[in-house]
Amino acid sequence: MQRSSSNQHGRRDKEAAIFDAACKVIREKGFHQARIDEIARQAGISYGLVYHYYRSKSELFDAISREWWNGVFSVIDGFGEERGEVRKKLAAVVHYFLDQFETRPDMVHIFVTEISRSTVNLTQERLDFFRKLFDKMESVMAGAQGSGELRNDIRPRYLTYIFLGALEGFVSAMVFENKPPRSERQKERIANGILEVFFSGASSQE
Amino acid sequence: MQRSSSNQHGRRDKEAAIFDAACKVIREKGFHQARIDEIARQAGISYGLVYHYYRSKSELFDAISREWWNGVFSVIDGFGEERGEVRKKLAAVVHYFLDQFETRPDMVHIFVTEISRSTVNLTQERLDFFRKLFDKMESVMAGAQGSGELRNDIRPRYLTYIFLGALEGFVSAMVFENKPPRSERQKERIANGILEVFFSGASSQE
Amino acid sequence: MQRSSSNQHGRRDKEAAIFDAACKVIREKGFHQARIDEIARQAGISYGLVYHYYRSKSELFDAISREWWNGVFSVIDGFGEERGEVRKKLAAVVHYFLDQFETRPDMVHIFVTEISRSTVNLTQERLDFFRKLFDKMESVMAGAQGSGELRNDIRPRYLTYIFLGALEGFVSAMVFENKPPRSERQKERIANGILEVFFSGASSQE
Amino acid sequence: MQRSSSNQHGRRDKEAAIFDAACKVIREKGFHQARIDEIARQAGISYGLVYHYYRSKSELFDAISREWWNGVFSVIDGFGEERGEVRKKLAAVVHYFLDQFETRPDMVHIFVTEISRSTVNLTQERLDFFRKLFDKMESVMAGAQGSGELRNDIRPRYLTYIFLGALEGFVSAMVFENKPPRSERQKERIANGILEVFFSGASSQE
DNA sequence: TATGAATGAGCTTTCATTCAT
DNA sequence: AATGAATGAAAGCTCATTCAT
Repeated sequence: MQRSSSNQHGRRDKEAAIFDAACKVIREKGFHQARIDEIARQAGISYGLVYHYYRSKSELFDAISREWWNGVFSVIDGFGEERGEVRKKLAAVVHYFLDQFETRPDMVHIFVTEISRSTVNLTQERLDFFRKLFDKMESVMAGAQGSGELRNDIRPRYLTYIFLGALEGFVSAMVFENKPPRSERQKERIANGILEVFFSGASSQE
Repeated sequence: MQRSSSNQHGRRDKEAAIFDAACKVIREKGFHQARIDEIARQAGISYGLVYHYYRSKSELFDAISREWWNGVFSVIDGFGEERGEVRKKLAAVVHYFLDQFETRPDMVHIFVTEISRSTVNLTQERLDFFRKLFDKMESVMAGAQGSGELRNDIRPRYLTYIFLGALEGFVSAMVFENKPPRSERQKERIANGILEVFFSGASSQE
Repeated sequence: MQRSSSNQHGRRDKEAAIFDAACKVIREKGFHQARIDEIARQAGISYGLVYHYYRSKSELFDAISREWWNGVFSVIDGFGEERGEVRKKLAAVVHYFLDQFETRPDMVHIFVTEISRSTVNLTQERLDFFRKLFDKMESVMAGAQGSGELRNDIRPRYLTYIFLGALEGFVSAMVFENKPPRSERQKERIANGILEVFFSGASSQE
Repeated sequence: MQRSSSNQHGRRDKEAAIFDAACKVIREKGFHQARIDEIARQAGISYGLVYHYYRSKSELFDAISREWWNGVFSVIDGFGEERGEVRKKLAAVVHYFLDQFETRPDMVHIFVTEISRSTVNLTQERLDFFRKLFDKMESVMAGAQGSGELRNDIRPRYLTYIFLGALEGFVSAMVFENKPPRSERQKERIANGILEVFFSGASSQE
């Protein structure tokens, strides 16, 4: 009896277990130090089974990377063609990152340490994700310049670098100092800091 | 008089050759994919000699890392205890990074891809460098708040994250897109972009 | 019934093959000159598989060493607490060594050249084996002194050194001169020589 | 002036320094773990100079080995053709070994751990030394059998193995337990133990 | 699907020896 | 005689990947 269970726990169950285990191990050890056998052990499955679900270690990493970027893009794509309200849009991006600390802390960590930088893992696909992000954000910035929300004397590409860099700097610091945001209030304070400086500047305003 | 140093073949010659070769290879391949024998070949010396000058591959990386940070700290420490002029100080930091693109492009690349992030290479010494940078910058920010140059409603630590993040975002983008600043004018424009947004904000100011 | 063990290819098959191959190669080349790849080739398996069964070359040696000592101790421990008959006991020890020449010539060789001496391979575990042997034999000697079988004017520890030394001297000579005992009669003659001298002395007795 | 000093400190001084340093280092680390550069440092001379005095590490070991054996043989050869007094002769051999603990403890150690056994260092020359020792001792034993001092029912070769084995067993134990003989009385007791058992046996004599 | 034994290329590091000075 | 920089072969170990079952 209980044949059903073998149906319920289909391909996806194991695959997800491997995925999660990989996130955990890669977060702890880094991609290069992450061992397939540790991922398998962590996932509670056998060594070789990893290769039934993922062609290689590299592809497993790609899957994680793709998952992360999908999340990011779903936020940005949600803006659609709508004009205006750039602060609201950027706030959404900031909050997306901050929220990930709670829902998927491993992935934030991996993003900072393994995806965001590091020649090591640099394939064309991975570079393309960045380019896409930058392009999308540049559109947002350019649109906001067109609508008069943002100043025109700085290239939209530059604004993109500055905004994303500031955000990433913040996130990285939280990762490296192991201080994820611990409350909604703190997230609000952080988001406000980033957005205030980006929009109004850090100079004291008399 | 003064025999040319290239004739004297002092200890430093070979050591420097190894150092430079390591920068080149690590930049191209990343630390993990960088092979000692490629570094040796690049330096024009034998395999074993690398180990005559550096105890291990890891220590060779440490030497590069240390060299980089010394440059950064010499800029910041140059500020001394002097009060005021925070914009001038931050401009100096920005220009230091931009100037490195010309003088030591390999090291900028390595900083972005291998030093700045990546758990892989994370030792205590390397973490300490970051902490030191952040602490020093936080002092600068706090000082500027005290003197009324910067707004008080955002923590100096946050300002640090945002400023350094924005700068690093810029530098990283230039590295990944392989677009180093090509002229003084361009550097000026970039520096101005970062500083303008940081101090005055990106909002259009009517 | 009972499928032949050679068909089942259990874990033990390969492990034993490696063990035997290691004995052969270490005997021929010595521990330091023994190469893992030669052991693997000799065992008919791949290089990496050695490390599947043994954590390191050193641990492989430990396994051999342990196997040897277990044999020795099983003989001595077989004496139990029984009193008397010291000559029978020492004869058992002598015969154990002589018998090993037939059943496991490689191990005798290794014992003489690699285990018995040589600081090189000296770990705590290995020293402990010696200490244990000496302590056990000292008990036997002391017991025989108590029961009046052995003279009391020489310390039991000294008797131990002399007896084991004489035995080992014999075994070593046979190893180095490559003259293992070739018949039961010869073994008897050798054992008798050792025991006779140890118990009655080499002086001519008129 | 003082040219003379360069003559006084001739070839022999440095060579002896290297020799002694090698003894010390090989004793501590074993032949394989002994590093040329450590020997040089210990001798207070430069790395490459070792190779002016000794063709190779192996030859340096040979020199030590030769030195040791010369001492041993000078004792045995001192017996000349004289007949009789076998106990006095064997006593001389025993005392030679015991005395070396004081005069050249390093060499005793090396003899036990590196010369006496260990396939590692086994060259034809080294094997020949052993053969020579055994042959000489066999002559002594045979002579003593001829003169009626020793029993005839045990082959002289066997007596040799037993006697030298017992002696070496003793010496080895002192080396491994790091308990060299500390007084003349103790040496006497040890020598007496070996000789008494060898000549009269360990049986209690009623 | 699932297992884990089996493979072997590839890497860092060591160190005896050589050699220019 | 003396130095120590320079050489490079060699070896142990790792680990992603494959494969027989």
